[in-house]
Amino acid sequence: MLDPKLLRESPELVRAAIAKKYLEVDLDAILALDAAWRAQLVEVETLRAKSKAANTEMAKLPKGSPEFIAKVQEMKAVSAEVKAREAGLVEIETKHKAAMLSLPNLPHQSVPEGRTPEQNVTFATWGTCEALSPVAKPHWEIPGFDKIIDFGRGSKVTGAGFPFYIGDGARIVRALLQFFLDEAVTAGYTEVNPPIFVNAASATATGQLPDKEGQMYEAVADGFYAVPTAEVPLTNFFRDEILDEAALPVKRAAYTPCFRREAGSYGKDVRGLNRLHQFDKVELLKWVHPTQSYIELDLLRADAERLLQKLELPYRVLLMCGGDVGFSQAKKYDLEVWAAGQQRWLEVSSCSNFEAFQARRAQIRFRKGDGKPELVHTINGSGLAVPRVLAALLENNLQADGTVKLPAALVPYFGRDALRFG
RNA sequence: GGAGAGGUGGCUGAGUGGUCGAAAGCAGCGCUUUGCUAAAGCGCCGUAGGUGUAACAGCCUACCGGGGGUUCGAAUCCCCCCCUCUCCGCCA
Repeated sequence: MLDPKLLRESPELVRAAIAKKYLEVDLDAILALDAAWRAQLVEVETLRAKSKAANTEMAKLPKGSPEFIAKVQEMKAVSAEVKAREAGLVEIETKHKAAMLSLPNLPHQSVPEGRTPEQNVTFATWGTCEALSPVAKPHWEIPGFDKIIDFGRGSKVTGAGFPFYIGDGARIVRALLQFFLDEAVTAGYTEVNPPIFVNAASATATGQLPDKEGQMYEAVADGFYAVPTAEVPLTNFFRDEILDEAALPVKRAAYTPCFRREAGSYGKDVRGLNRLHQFDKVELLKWVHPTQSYIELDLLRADAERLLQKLELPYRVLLMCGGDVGFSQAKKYDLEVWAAGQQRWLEVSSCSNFEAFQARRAQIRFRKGDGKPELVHTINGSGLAVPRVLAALLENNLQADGTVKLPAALVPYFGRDALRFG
Protein backbone atom coordinates (compact mmCIF):
# COMPACT_ATOMS: atom_id res chain seq x y z
CA MET A 1 0.00 0.00 0.00
CA LEU A 2 1.13 3.51 -0.73
CA ASP A 3 1.47 6.26 1.84
CA PRO A 4 -1.94 8.00 1.74
CA LYS A 5 -0.26 11.28 2.55
CA LEU A 6 2.05 11.01 -0.42
CA LEU A 7 -0.90 10.40 -2.70
CA ARG A 8 -2.79 13.32 -1.19
CA GLU A 9 0.08 15.78 -1.28
CA SER A 10 1.87 14.74 -4.48
CA PRO A 11 -0.67 13.08 -6.73
CA GLU A 12 1.23 14.03 -9.88
CA LEU A 13 4.35 12.34 -8.61
CA VAL A 14 2.34 9.17 -7.94
CA ARG A 15 0.62 9.41 -11.32
CA ALA A 16 3.93 9.63 -13.14
CA ALA A 17 5.43 6.75 -11.19
CA ILE A 18 2.49 4.46 -11.90
CA ALA A 19 2.66 5.41 -15.56
CA LYS A 20 6.21 4.07 -15.56
CA LYS A 21 4.74 0.66 -14.75
CA TYR A 22 2.18 0.99 -17.55
CA LEU A 23 -0.68 0.21 -15.21
CA GLU A 24 -4.14 1.65 -15.55
CA VAL A 25 -5.29 3.43 -12.42
CA ASP A 26 -8.07 5.96 -11.95
CA LEU A 27 -6.16 8.18 -9.57
CA ASP A 28 -8.66 11.02 -9.69
CA ALA A 29 -11.43 8.72 -8.50
CA ILE A 30 -9.28 7.63 -5.59
CA LEU A 31 -8.40 11.21 -4.71
CA ALA A 32 -12.07 12.14 -4.75
CA LEU A 33 -12.83 9.18 -2.53
CA ASP A 34 -10.11 10.29 -0.17
CA ALA A 35 -11.51 13.81 0.07
CA ALA A 36 -15.04 12.55 0.59
CA TRP A 37 -13.89 10.15 3.26
CA ARG A 38 -12.10 12.87 5.19
CA ALA A 39 -15.09 15.20 5.02
CA GLN A 40 -17.39 12.53 6.40
CA LEU A 41 -14.87 11.58 9.04
CA VAL A 42 -14.81 15.13 10.38
CA GLU A 43 -18.62 15.19 10.54
CA VAL A 44 -18.88 11.94 12.42
CA GLU A 45 -16.08 12.82 14.79
CA THR A 46 -17.66 16.16 15.63
CA LEU A 47 -20.89 14.41 16.50
CA ARG A 48 -19.07 11.84 18.56
CA ALA A 49 -17.28 14.60 20.46
CA LYS A 50 -20.63 16.17 21.26
CA SER A 51 -22.12 13.01 22.65
CA LYS A 52 -18.96 12.21 24.52
CA ALA A 53 -18.98 15.59 26.24
CA ALA A 54 -22.62 15.11 27.20
CA ASN A 55 -21.85 11.70 28.66
CA THR A 56 -19.12 13.12 30.85
CA GLU A 57 -21.62 15.69 32.13
CA MET A 58 -24.27 13.07 32.74
CA ALA A 59 -21.88 11.02 34.80
CA LYS A 60 -21.85 13.84 37.35
CA LEU A 61 -25.62 14.26 37.52
CA PRO A 62 -27.75 12.29 39.97
CA LYS A 63 -29.19 9.31 38.13
CA GLY A 64 -32.93 10.00 38.45
CA SER A 65 -32.81 13.78 38.40
CA PRO A 66 -34.92 15.72 35.90
CA GLU A 67 -31.79 17.17 34.28
CA PHE A 68 -30.46 13.66 33.82
CA ILE A 69 -33.65 12.40 32.25
CA ALA A 70 -33.79 15.39 29.95
CA LYS A 71 -30.21 14.76 28.88
CA VAL A 72 -30.98 11.14 28.10
CA GLN A 73 -33.79 12.22 25.82
CA GLU A 74 -31.61 14.81 24.13
CA MET A 75 -28.73 12.41 23.60
CA LYS A 76 -30.92 9.72 22.15
CA ALA A 77 -31.32 11.84 19.05
CA VAL A 78 -27.60 12.58 18.80
CA SER A 79 -26.80 8.92 19.26
CA ALA A 80 -29.16 7.97 16.46
CA GLU A 81 -27.60 10.50 14.15
CA VAL A 82 -24.10 9.26 14.93
CA LYS A 83 -25.21 5.77 14.08
CA ALA A 84 -26.75 6.82 10.81
CA ARG A 85 -23.72 8.76 9.68
CA GLU A 86 -21.32 6.05 10.80
CA ALA A 87 -22.95 3.68 8.36
CA GLY A 88 -22.20 6.05 5.52
CA LEU A 89 -18.67 6.53 6.76
CA VAL A 90 -18.02 2.80 6.90
CA GLU A 91 -19.28 2.45 3.36
CA ILE A 92 -16.96 5.09 1.95
CA GLU A 93 -14.09 3.86 4.11
CA THR A 94 -14.43 0.38 2.67
CA LYS A 95 -14.34 1.76 -0.85
CA HIS A 96 -11.40 3.98 -0.03
CA LYS A 97 -9.43 1.13 1.49
CA ALA A 98 -10.11 -1.14 -1.45
CA ALA A 99 -9.00 1.61 -3.81
CA MET A 100 -5.78 2.12 -1.87
CA LEU A 101 -5.08 -1.62 -1.97
CA SER A 102 -5.53 -1.54 -5.72
CA LEU A 103 -2.67 0.92 -6.15
CA PRO A 104 0.66 -0.60 -7.14
CA ASN A 105 3.97 0.22 -5.53
CA LEU A 106 5.94 2.99 -7.19
CA PRO A 107 9.05 2.01 -9.16
CA HIS A 108 12.41 3.27 -7.93
CA GLN A 109 14.10 6.00 -9.94
CA SER A 110 16.84 3.56 -10.99
CA VAL A 111 14.29 1.34 -12.75
CA PRO A 112 14.74 1.68 -16.51
CA GLU A 113 11.92 2.88 -18.73
CA GLY A 114 10.19 0.22 -20.75
CA ARG A 115 6.95 -1.59 -21.27
CA THR A 116 7.76 -5.13 -22.32
CA PRO A 117 10.16 -7.86 -21.17
CA GLU A 118 12.31 -7.13 -24.23
CA GLN A 119 13.12 -3.76 -22.69
CA ASN A 120 14.60 -5.24 -19.53
CA VAL A 121 18.25 -4.35 -19.14
CA THR A 122 20.90 -7.04 -19.05
CA PHE A 123 22.65 -5.97 -15.89
CA ALA A 124 25.32 -8.67 -15.74
CA THR A 125 26.27 -12.03 -17.20
CA TRP A 126 28.36 -14.86 -15.78
CA GLY A 127 29.85 -17.88 -17.49
CA THR A 128 29.66 -18.86 -21.12
CA CYS A 129 26.76 -20.43 -22.91
CA GLU A 130 28.67 -21.96 -25.80
CA ALA A 131 30.10 -25.45 -25.96
CA LEU A 132 28.44 -26.50 -22.74
CA SER A 133 27.45 -29.93 -23.89
CA PRO A 134 27.67 -31.30 -27.38
CA VAL A 135 24.83 -33.69 -26.62
CA ALA A 136 22.57 -31.16 -24.89
CA LYS A 137 18.85 -31.53 -25.44
CA PRO A 138 15.69 -30.33 -23.72
CA HIS A 139 15.59 -32.17 -20.40
CA TRP A 140 12.28 -33.85 -21.17
CA GLU A 141 13.85 -35.49 -24.20
CA ILE A 142 16.77 -37.00 -22.31
CA PRO A 143 16.46 -40.78 -22.46
CA GLY A 144 15.18 -42.08 -19.14
CA PHE A 145 14.05 -38.66 -17.92
CA ASP A 146 10.63 -39.99 -16.97
CA LYS A 147 12.26 -42.67 -14.84
CA ILE A 148 13.39 -40.01 -12.38
CA ILE A 149 10.76 -37.34 -12.96
CA ASP A 150 7.37 -38.82 -13.72
CA PHE A 151 4.77 -36.37 -15.02
CA GLY A 152 2.35 -39.07 -16.11
CA ARG A 153 1.94 -40.57 -12.67
CA GLY A 154 1.78 -37.08 -11.13
CA SER A 155 -0.96 -36.21 -13.53
CA LYS A 156 -2.90 -39.34 -12.62
CA VAL A 157 -2.50 -38.84 -8.89
CA THR A 158 -3.08 -35.09 -8.81
CA GLY A 159 -3.02 -33.26 -12.12
CA ALA A 160 -0.73 -31.68 -14.68
CA GLY A 161 2.25 -29.91 -13.21
CA PHE A 162 2.54 -32.11 -10.12
CA PRO A 163 5.35 -34.53 -10.99
CA PHE A 164 6.83 -37.36 -8.95
CA TYR A 165 10.59 -37.26 -8.41
CA ILE A 166 12.03 -40.74 -8.09
CA GLY A 167 15.42 -42.18 -7.19
CA ASP A 168 18.16 -39.82 -8.35
CA GLY A 169 15.42 -37.33 -9.23
CA ALA A 170 14.26 -37.14 -5.62
CA ARG A 171 17.82 -37.24 -4.38
CA ILE A 172 18.97 -34.29 -6.49
CA VAL A 173 16.03 -32.20 -5.29
CA ARG A 174 16.96 -32.93 -1.70
CA ALA A 175 20.64 -32.22 -2.41
CA LEU A 176 19.86 -28.87 -4.01
CA LEU A 177 17.58 -27.77 -1.19
CA GLN A 178 20.09 -28.68 1.45
CA PHE A 179 22.84 -26.94 -0.48
CA PHE A 180 20.73 -23.80 -0.83
CA LEU A 181 19.83 -23.74 2.84
CA ASP A 182 23.38 -24.36 4.03
CA GLU A 183 24.64 -21.55 1.82
CA ALA A 184 21.96 -19.21 3.14
CA VAL A 185 22.88 -19.96 6.73
CA THR A 186 26.53 -19.38 5.91
CA ALA A 187 25.55 -16.01 4.43
CA GLY A 188 23.93 -15.05 7.72
CA TYR A 189 20.29 -15.96 7.16
CA THR A 190 18.44 -17.76 9.93
CA GLU A 191 16.75 -20.90 8.69
CA VAL A 192 12.99 -21.04 9.19
CA ASN A 193 10.51 -23.80 8.49
CA PRO A 194 7.19 -21.96 8.11
CA PRO A 195 3.55 -22.98 7.70
CA ILE A 196 2.68 -23.65 4.07
CA PHE A 197 -0.90 -22.52 4.47
CA VAL A 198 -1.65 -18.91 5.32
CA ASN A 199 -4.80 -16.99 6.13
CA ALA A 200 -6.29 -14.14 4.11
CA ALA A 201 -4.75 -11.43 6.27
CA SER A 202 -1.27 -12.75 5.52
CA ALA A 203 -1.92 -13.06 1.81
CA THR A 204 -3.19 -9.49 1.79
CA ALA A 205 -0.17 -8.14 3.61
CA THR A 206 2.27 -9.46 1.01
CA GLY A 207 0.12 -8.43 -1.94
CA GLN A 208 -1.40 -11.73 -3.13
CA LEU A 209 -4.82 -10.49 -2.09
CA PRO A 210 -7.01 -8.90 -3.17
CA ASP A 211 -7.34 -9.57 -6.90
CA LYS A 212 -4.79 -12.34 -7.29
CA GLU A 213 -6.61 -15.08 -5.36
CA GLY A 214 -6.99 -16.98 -8.62
CA GLN A 215 -3.27 -17.67 -8.56
CA MET A 216 -3.40 -19.52 -5.26
CA TYR A 217 -4.83 -22.86 -4.22
CA GLU A 218 -7.38 -22.35 -1.52
CA ALA A 219 -8.53 -24.56 1.34
CA VAL A 220 -12.03 -23.15 1.27
CA ALA A 221 -13.42 -24.83 4.38
CA ASP A 222 -10.76 -23.21 6.54
CA GLY A 223 -10.11 -20.00 4.62
CA PHE A 224 -6.46 -20.91 4.07
CA TYR A 225 -4.29 -20.45 0.99
CA ALA A 226 -1.47 -22.77 -0.04
CA VAL A 227 1.63 -20.59 -0.19
CA PRO A 228 2.80 -19.55 -3.67
CA THR A 229 6.17 -18.74 -2.11
CA ALA A 230 7.74 -18.81 1.34
CA GLU A 231 7.80 -15.04 1.12
CA VAL A 232 4.22 -14.97 2.36
CA PRO A 233 4.54 -16.77 5.70
CA LEU A 234 8.06 -15.43 6.21
CA THR A 235 7.14 -11.77 5.74
CA ASN A 236 4.07 -12.15 7.92
CA PHE A 237 6.13 -13.52 10.79
CA PHE A 238 6.56 -9.95 12.02
CA ARG A 239 3.13 -8.67 10.99
CA ASP A 240 1.81 -6.05 13.45
CA GLU A 241 5.10 -6.02 15.30
CA ILE A 242 7.70 -3.40 16.12
CA LEU A 243 11.30 -4.50 15.75
CA ASP A 244 14.38 -3.12 17.46
CA GLU A 245 16.29 -0.75 15.24
CA ALA A 246 19.51 -2.38 16.40
CA ALA A 247 18.27 -5.78 15.21
CA LEU A 248 18.07 -4.65 11.57
CA PRO A 249 18.67 -6.08 9.10
CA VAL A 250 16.88 -9.29 10.04
CA LYS A 251 17.80 -12.02 7.57
CA ARG A 252 15.89 -15.25 7.18
CA ALA A 253 15.71 -18.10 4.74
CA ALA A 254 13.04 -20.74 4.32
CA TYR A 255 12.41 -23.76 2.18
CA THR A 256 8.81 -24.49 1.25
CA PRO A 257 7.05 -26.20 -1.56
CA CYS A 258 5.34 -23.50 -3.61
CA PHE A 259 1.88 -23.88 -5.07
CA ARG A 260 0.76 -21.86 -8.05
CA ARG A 261 -2.33 -22.32 -10.13
CA GLU A 262 -0.69 -20.47 -13.03
CA ALA A 263 -4.13 -19.72 -14.35
CA GLY A 264 -3.95 -18.36 -17.86
CA SER A 265 -0.27 -19.04 -18.37
CA TYR A 266 -0.56 -22.11 -20.54
CA GLY A 267 1.70 -21.70 -23.52
CA LYS A 268 5.02 -22.56 -24.97
CA ASP A 269 7.12 -22.50 -21.81
CA VAL A 270 5.18 -25.05 -19.81
CA ARG A 271 7.04 -28.18 -20.89
CA GLY A 272 8.91 -30.37 -18.46
CA LEU A 273 10.21 -28.62 -15.39
CA ASN A 274 9.82 -25.12 -16.81
CA ARG A 275 6.52 -24.34 -15.14
CA LEU A 276 4.93 -26.43 -12.42
CA HIS A 277 1.98 -26.10 -10.07
CA GLN A 278 4.07 -27.39 -7.20
CA PHE A 279 7.78 -26.82 -6.86
CA ASP A 280 10.43 -26.48 -4.20
CA LYS A 281 12.17 -23.23 -3.47
CA VAL A 282 14.36 -21.61 -0.86
CA GLU A 283 13.45 -18.01 -0.28
CA LEU A 284 15.75 -15.34 1.16
CA LEU A 285 14.13 -12.48 3.01
CA LYS A 286 15.35 -9.39 4.80
CA TRP A 287 13.69 -6.76 6.94
CA VAL A 288 15.91 -3.71 6.62
CA HIS A 289 16.31 -0.09 7.59
CA PRO A 290 14.75 2.15 4.90
CA THR A 291 18.03 3.94 4.28
CA GLN A 292 19.79 0.64 3.57
CA SER A 293 17.32 -1.17 1.39
CA TYR A 294 19.00 -0.69 -1.98
CA ILE A 295 22.36 -1.72 -0.62
CA GLU A 296 20.71 -4.74 0.97
CA LEU A 297 18.97 -5.59 -2.30
CA ASP A 298 22.32 -5.78 -4.07
CA LEU A 299 23.72 -7.94 -1.27
CA LEU A 300 20.78 -10.31 -1.47
CA ARG A 301 21.13 -10.57 -5.21
CA ALA A 302 24.80 -11.40 -4.72
CA ASP A 303 23.80 -14.14 -2.27
CA ALA A 304 21.55 -15.67 -4.93
CA GLU A 305 24.15 -15.26 -7.67
CA ARG A 306 26.78 -17.05 -5.60
CA LEU A 307 24.63 -20.18 -5.66
CA LEU A 308 24.61 -20.27 -9.45
CA GLN A 309 28.34 -19.65 -9.54
CA LYS A 310 28.98 -22.55 -7.18
CA LEU A 311 26.73 -24.69 -9.35
CA GLU A 312 28.79 -23.53 -12.36
CA LEU A 313 25.68 -22.55 -14.26
CA PRO A 314 25.94 -19.66 -16.73
CA TYR A 315 23.43 -16.98 -15.97
CA ARG A 316 22.46 -13.41 -16.62
CA VAL A 317 21.00 -10.75 -14.39
CA LEU A 318 18.14 -8.70 -15.76
CA LEU A 319 17.16 -5.36 -14.35
CA MET A 320 13.43 -5.23 -14.94
CA CYS A 321 12.04 -2.24 -16.75
CA GLY A 322 9.07 -0.31 -15.36
CA GLY A 323 6.52 -2.34 -17.26
CA ASP A 324 7.94 -5.64 -16.01
CA VAL A 325 8.40 -4.75 -12.35
CA GLY A 326 5.63 -6.44 -10.44
CA PHE A 327 2.67 -4.83 -8.71
CA SER A 328 4.24 -4.78 -5.25
CA GLN A 329 7.89 -4.23 -6.12
CA ALA A 330 9.84 -0.99 -6.37
CA LYS A 331 12.77 -2.61 -8.11
CA LYS A 332 13.42 -6.11 -9.33
CA TYR A 333 16.28 -8.16 -10.69
CA ASP A 334 15.70 -11.53 -12.32
CA LEU A 335 18.38 -14.18 -12.38
CA GLU A 336 18.10 -16.35 -15.45
CA VAL A 337 20.07 -19.49 -15.97
CA TRP A 338 21.06 -20.79 -19.40
CA ALA A 339 19.53 -24.09 -20.40
CA ALA A 340 21.70 -25.46 -23.21
CA GLY A 341 19.21 -28.05 -24.41
CA GLN A 342 16.35 -25.63 -24.86
CA GLN A 343 18.72 -22.87 -25.90
CA ARG A 344 16.92 -20.43 -23.65
CA TRP A 345 17.12 -18.57 -20.37
CA LEU A 346 15.11 -19.81 -17.41
CA GLU A 347 14.23 -17.55 -14.52
CA VAL A 348 15.43 -19.09 -11.27
CA SER A 349 15.35 -16.13 -8.93
CA SER A 350 13.64 -12.83 -8.62
CA CYS A 351 15.21 -10.37 -6.18
CA SER A 352 13.06 -7.43 -5.21
CA ASN A 353 12.90 -4.43 -2.98
CA PHE A 354 9.34 -3.75 -1.81
CA GLU A 355 10.37 -0.68 0.14
CA ALA A 356 7.52 0.01 2.61
CA PHE A 357 4.77 -1.40 0.39
CA GLN A 358 4.43 -4.71 2.20
CA ALA A 359 5.48 -3.26 5.53
CA ARG A 360 2.61 -0.77 5.44
CA ARG A 361 0.07 -3.45 4.65
CA ALA A 362 1.59 -5.74 7.26
CA GLN A 363 2.39 -3.00 9.78
CA ILE A 364 5.95 -4.13 10.29
CA ARG A 365 7.88 -1.33 11.92
CA PHE A 366 10.97 -0.55 13.91
CA ARG A 367 11.45 1.92 16.72
CA LYS A 368 13.81 4.73 15.91
CA GLY A 369 16.15 6.46 18.30
CA ASP A 370 13.57 9.13 19.08
CA GLY A 371 11.06 6.42 19.94
CA LYS A 372 8.81 6.86 16.93
CA PRO A 373 7.93 3.69 14.99
CA GLU A 374 8.73 3.72 11.30
CA LEU A 375 8.00 1.18 8.57
CA VAL A 376 10.79 -1.19 7.61
CA HIS A 377 11.62 -2.08 4.04
CA THR A 378 11.28 -5.69 2.94
CA ILE A 379 13.50 -7.39 0.40
CA ASN A 380 13.30 -10.89 -0.88
CA GLY A 381 14.56 -13.20 -3.56
CA SER A 382 14.70 -16.86 -4.42
CA GLY A 383 17.77 -18.67 -3.39
CA LEU A 384 16.84 -20.64 -5.48
CA ALA A 385 13.92 -22.35 -7.22
CA VAL A 386 14.72 -26.02 -7.71
CA PRO A 387 13.06 -27.27 -10.92
CA ARG A 388 14.59 -24.82 -13.36
CA VAL A 389 18.00 -25.10 -11.76
CA LEU A 390 17.60 -28.83 -12.14
CA ALA A 391 16.54 -28.42 -15.77
CA ALA A 392 19.69 -26.42 -16.48
CA LEU A 393 21.89 -28.95 -14.70
CA LEU A 394 20.36 -31.79 -16.68
CA GLU A 395 20.70 -30.02 -20.00
CA ASN A 396 24.09 -28.34 -19.57
CA ASN A 397 25.86 -31.23 -17.92
CA LEU A 398 24.53 -34.13 -19.94
CA GLN A 399 27.39 -36.47 -20.90
CA ALA A 400 27.78 -38.63 -23.95
CA ASP A 401 27.23 -41.73 -21.80
CA GLY A 402 23.79 -40.45 -20.83
CA THR A 403 24.61 -39.45 -17.27
CA VAL A 404 24.67 -35.94 -15.83
CA LYS A 405 27.89 -34.74 -14.27
CA LEU A 406 27.31 -32.77 -11.12
CA PRO A 407 29.25 -29.65 -10.08
CA ALA A 408 31.76 -30.15 -7.27
CA ALA A 409 29.68 -28.10 -4.84
CA LEU A 410 26.81 -30.56 -5.13
CA VAL A 411 28.77 -33.79 -4.87
CA PRO A 412 28.93 -33.85 -1.04
CA TYR A 413 25.18 -33.34 -0.94
CA PHE A 414 24.32 -35.84 -3.62
CA GLY A 415 26.85 -38.41 -2.56
CA ARG A 416 28.03 -39.13 -6.10
CA ASP A 417 29.45 -37.03 -8.88
CA ALA A 418 26.92 -38.04 -11.50
CA LEU A 419 23.20 -38.50 -11.83
CA ARG A 420 21.77 -41.48 -13.70
CA PHE A 421 18.43 -42.05 -15.32
CA GLY A 422 16.71 -45.22 -14.26
C1' G B 1 -14.23 -32.83 18.13
C1' G B 2 -16.03 -32.28 23.77
C1' A B 3 -15.53 -29.74 28.78
C1' G B 4 -13.34 -25.86 31.60
C1' A B 5 -10.11 -21.34 32.27
C1' G B 6 -8.35 -17.14 30.00
C1' G B 7 -7.00 -13.11 26.02
C1' U B 8 -6.00 -5.41 28.87
C1' G B 9 -0.35 -0.70 26.74
C1' G B 10 7.10 -3.12 25.11
C1' C B 11 6.38 -6.85 29.47
C1' U B 12 3.81 -8.26 34.26
C1' G B 13 -0.89 -7.08 35.98
C1' A B 14 -5.47 -4.14 38.41
C1' G B 15 -10.02 -2.83 36.67
C1' U B 16 -17.85 -6.05 36.29
C1' G B 17 -21.99 0.28 33.14
C1' G B 18 -20.22 6.85 33.39
C1' U B 19 -15.15 11.00 36.42
C1' C B 20 -10.98 4.73 32.30
C1' G B 21 -6.70 5.57 27.27
C1' A B 22 -7.12 2.74 31.35
C1' A B 23 -4.05 1.76 38.65
C1' A B 24 0.53 -0.33 40.06
C1' G B 25 5.19 -2.56 39.00
C1' C B 26 9.13 -3.63 35.38
C1' A B 27 11.68 -1.94 31.10
C1' G B 28 12.84 2.73 28.46
C1' C B 29 13.93 8.22 28.29
C1' G B 30 15.17 12.97 30.86
C1' C B 31 16.74 15.73 35.16
C1' U B 32 18.82 16.06 40.19
C1' U B 33 21.97 14.25 43.92
C1' U B 34 25.68 11.06 45.80
C1' G B 35 29.39 8.72 43.33
C1' C B 36 34.55 3.89 41.29
C1' U B 37 31.63 -0.96 37.63
C1' A B 38 25.90 1.46 40.68
C1' A B 39 21.96 3.51 43.95
C1' A B 40 18.14 7.02 45.33
C1' G B 41 14.55 10.97 44.27
C1' C B 42 11.54 13.58 40.71
C1' G B 43 9.38 13.89 35.90
C1' C B 44 8.16 11.83 31.06
C1' C B 45 6.72 7.59 28.62
C1' G B 46 0.85 3.41 23.85
C1' U B 47 -0.77 3.18 18.63
C1' A B 48 -3.49 4.92 14.53
C1' G B 49 -6.47 8.43 11.86
C1' G B 50 -8.27 13.40 11.25
C1' U B 51 -7.45 18.56 12.01
C1' G B 52 -3.64 21.95 12.50
C1' U B 53 1.70 23.76 11.85
C1' A B 54 7.15 25.86 7.86
C1' A B 55 8.01 21.97 11.36
C1' C B 56 6.65 21.11 16.52
C1' A B 57 2.65 22.02 19.80
C1' G B 58 -2.35 21.88 20.36
C1' C B 59 -7.28 20.02 19.45
C1' C B 60 -10.68 15.93 18.03
C1' U B 61 -11.79 10.72 17.24
C1' A B 62 -10.87 5.56 17.48
C1' C B 63 -8.50 1.35 19.71
C1' C B 64 -8.60 -3.17 26.26
C1' G B 65 -8.21 -10.69 20.81
C1' G B 66 -11.83 -9.87 16.14
C1' G B 67 -16.91 -8.82 14.58
C1' G B 68 -21.96 -7.69 15.84
C1' G B 69 -25.70 -6.18 19.67
C1' U B 70 -27.98 -3.74 24.18
C1' U B 71 -27.56 1.43 26.26
C1' C B 72 -27.87 8.43 26.51
C1' G B 73 -23.06 5.98 27.79
C1' A B 74 -19.35 -0.54 27.23
C1' A B 75 -12.56 -2.80 28.77
C1' U B 76 -16.92 -3.91 31.88
C1' C B 77 -23.54 -6.79 29.93
C1' C B 78 -25.35 -10.21 25.55
C1' C B 79 -24.32 -13.08 20.81
C1' C B 80 -20.90 -15.12 17.10
C1' C B 81 -15.88 -16.07 15.74
C1' C B 82 -10.48 -16.53 16.48
C1' C B 83 -6.42 -17.66 19.61
C1' U B 84 -3.81 -19.58 24.18
C1' C B 85 -3.75 -22.94 28.42
C1' U B 86 -5.67 -27.51 31.19
C1' C B 87 -8.34 -32.15 30.90
C1' C B 88 -10.80 -35.84 27.62
C1' G B 89 -11.17 -37.90 22.63
C1' C B 90 -8.48 -38.74 18.07
C1' C B 91 -3.85 -39.06 15.79
C1' A B 92 1.87 -38.70 12.76
